[in-house]
Amino acid sequence: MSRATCYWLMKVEPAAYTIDQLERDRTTTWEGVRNYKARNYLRDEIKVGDGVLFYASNADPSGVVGIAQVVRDGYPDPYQFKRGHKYHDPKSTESDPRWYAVDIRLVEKFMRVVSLAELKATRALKNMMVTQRGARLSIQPVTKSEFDAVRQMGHPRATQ
DNA sequence: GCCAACGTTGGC
DNA sequence: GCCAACGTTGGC
Repeated sequence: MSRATCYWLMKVEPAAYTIDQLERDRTTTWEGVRNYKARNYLRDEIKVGDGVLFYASNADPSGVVGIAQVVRDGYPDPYQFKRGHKYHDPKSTESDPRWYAVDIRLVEKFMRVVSLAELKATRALKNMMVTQRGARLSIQPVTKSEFDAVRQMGHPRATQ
């Protein structure tokens, strides 16, 4: 039996990847995460079926732009072994990989950006990690109620 | 193991 | 572009 669905927020800068690209790709590998806390989530906690808030950081405005779903559990990030690649890590070995990735699939692109300012102004989201000062972690756990609230904010017409 | 220096993130 | 926050590195 699998555990209950968990929810996550994953950040990416538009210069690196966008939800429009995910729309075209349908599925993508969430690779290049080089932070140990985020790595632990990828390796140990993020599972197939989990919900993902796709967050565009360093954007105008920054915010959640859609929903994705995990379609492959954590596995060693292939780029850590690619010499010359910007994600190459010479200290990582195939037998003891340091970095992990998951695969995600687009579920829906929001009709509008749910901006960080809006998230911060929403009382129900006052404890959400991304609204806290200095929350730089690129993968963050999200509660179901936070996930549902943000999803509704992205689809104002659909919930009328 | 401490901690200063340095690098990165990311909002503004 | 600035800079606060935070993570990592490396000398000791």
